[in-house]
Parts: sequence; structure tokens; C-alpha cells
Amino acid sequence: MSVSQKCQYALRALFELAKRDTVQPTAMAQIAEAQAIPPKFLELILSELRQGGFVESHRGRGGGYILRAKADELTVGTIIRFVDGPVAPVKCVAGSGASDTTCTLYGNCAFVDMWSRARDAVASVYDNTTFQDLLEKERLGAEAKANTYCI
Amino acid sequence: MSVSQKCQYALRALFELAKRDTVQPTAMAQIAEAQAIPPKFLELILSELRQGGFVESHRGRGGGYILRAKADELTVGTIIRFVDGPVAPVKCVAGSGASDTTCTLYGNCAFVDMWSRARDAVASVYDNTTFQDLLEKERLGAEAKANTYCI
DNA sequence: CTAAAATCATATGAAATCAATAGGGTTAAT
DNA sequence: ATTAACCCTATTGATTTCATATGATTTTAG
Repeated sequence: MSVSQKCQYALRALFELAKRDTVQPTAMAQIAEAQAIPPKFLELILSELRQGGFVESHRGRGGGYILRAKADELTVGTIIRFVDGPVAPVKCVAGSGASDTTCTLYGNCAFVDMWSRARDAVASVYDNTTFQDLLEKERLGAEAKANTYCI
Repeated sequence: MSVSQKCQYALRALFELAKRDTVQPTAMAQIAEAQAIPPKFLELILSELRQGGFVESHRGRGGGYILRAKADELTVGTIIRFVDGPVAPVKCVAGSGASDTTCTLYGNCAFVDMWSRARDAVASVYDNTTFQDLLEKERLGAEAKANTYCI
């Protein structure tokens, strides 16, 4: 259930694209610099995101990436699942149901309900956070920072 | 934030002890068999749990382990933190506050609030589940299973 | 007193996962 | 045709995780 570094990079890259033009492509190198992501690693990540249909790529000079979805329709949960796989604290609740078959010896497992609730709690946070929410969060943060001068 | 196999074993071992006598020690081998835990690995785990004060050990013939805390006062969250460390989806919210210093480049990080909420959501599940709760859960499950015959 | 049953302690190995890089290929604008 | 950009596959290196091995120590039974 930990979110891998790779996935965090993916989220930051998409966030960076969400901040930018949706017509003019943004070059990979710019994303890498803006979000402090190792460039070659980002290459791998953006390639996957393109295959997943989350970004659109343009090759050749002046090329780069454009966010494909609308920021207010794309959730963090969608990306985390795409990059890292199911959100779950333990394997046996990685499916959407209550448990899987690896645990049959303990058909009556005392823990599985708790794991399910943990999974649902965290999934709810991710699934209810859109990139639009993140953009607004950053804007508010920037304002708060600006106001610090007045206090 | 994934719960390691080791930690799951630790929880199961403590659960097994909670089910048993609090006066007569239970031998490691019995715990290992009852909960399908690799015996030598369990040895390591119980040693740590002893150092943490969660179990009491008795050496020599007739020895074994006894749960030290009361089942209704020991939470799953306590054990997960002891074995796996802080409950957090990403390192930067591993502390109890909002963020740590590894992320200073992004002092105004749009994600940190979400990570904090995810952490708190899952921690709340773990911190509000005691071993007594798990015992009751198992008892209910066993009853439900018994009733299946009647349907 | 001694033999067996149990925990204690340290070291080591094997496998999986993760993070990142290498190197060469392809596309397209100027 | 040159150059700036993305595309693709493989591989490395580090870390973590899971588990086992080996031998020592302690305690009780007889």
C-alpha cells in the first residue's frame, strides 16, 4: 500500500502537465526539471502513462506531452492503481472483494475484515482527490505563503 | 504502508496467544503450527516482541510465551508500528506532523495533505482495532459458519 | 546429575522489488 | 540534412524482505 517513488513521479508529472497548456506540448526535460524527476526514469514513466491513455505524446522537434483527461475528472486513485497496482495493505484483500484464495487455510480469518476496511479508507481518499483538487490546493498554499509577509 | 509478511506473522502469533491461557506458556512450535508460520522465522519475531515487552518468555522445558498486555488494551496499530515502523503511504508523512524535511524543495507540496489524510485514515482503522475485537470477530465468524448447516 | 525441551543470539543466504541508467532507434520541424 | 524531441528494450545496482542455519543457554523431569 506504500506508494512507490515511481508512482509519486508519475503523479507529479501529471500534476505538472495539469498546470500547463493543454494545446502546446510540454517537453519531457521541462517536466523533469520542474518536478525534480530523474530524466531517464521519467521517460519510462511517461511512456507507460501514454500507453494507459493518460497523456498524449508528440514526437520530433517541438514535441512533448499533453494531459489527455480533464483535471477534474482524473483521480489520484486511478493513477496509483495504474502504476502500482491494487491499493491494499495485504495481498489477500487486493481484489475488490473481501478476500482471495491464497488464504483458504484461514477461511475464517479474524483479520480480513480489518484489512478490507483499511483498504477502503485509503482508497476513498485517493479516489476522491482529483488533479483539479491538487491544483486548487497548491494555489491556496501559494496564497497562504504570500500572506505570511503581512503577519 | 503495506504490512509486511513478518508483521502479519507477528499479529497472528499475538492473536494465537490472546486465544490461549495467560498463565501457562504456549510453546513457539504450537504457535507456529496453529498459525502456519515458518518456525525459525517466528523465533526471530517473538524475540523482538519480547524485547518490545509485548510477550513474556519462559525458557527451558515447559517454557513458551504468554501475552503480556490485555487483549482489549493492545491495538493492531501498536504492533504494526513496532514491527514495520510508521504507518505512512510515503516517507514524507512518516512523522506525525504534516511533512518532513526531505521534501523542502517543494515546501508548498500539493500532495502532502492528501498523503496525511490517507495515513490518518488507515491509522485510525489499525488504532481502533484491539486483539479483543479480533477474538470477537473470529467467534462471530465461527458461529456464522456453524449456522450454514441450517440454511 | 544429566538429558531433553525449550528459548536466545548472531550470521548468512536467496529471492524479489525498486530505482535508475544505458544505448540505440524513430519521428518531425526547421 | 540536421537537430530536438520521443520510443524501446535491456540491464545494473542497491535495498528490502523472507527465511534458514548453527550453536549457546536455560530450565525442568527423572
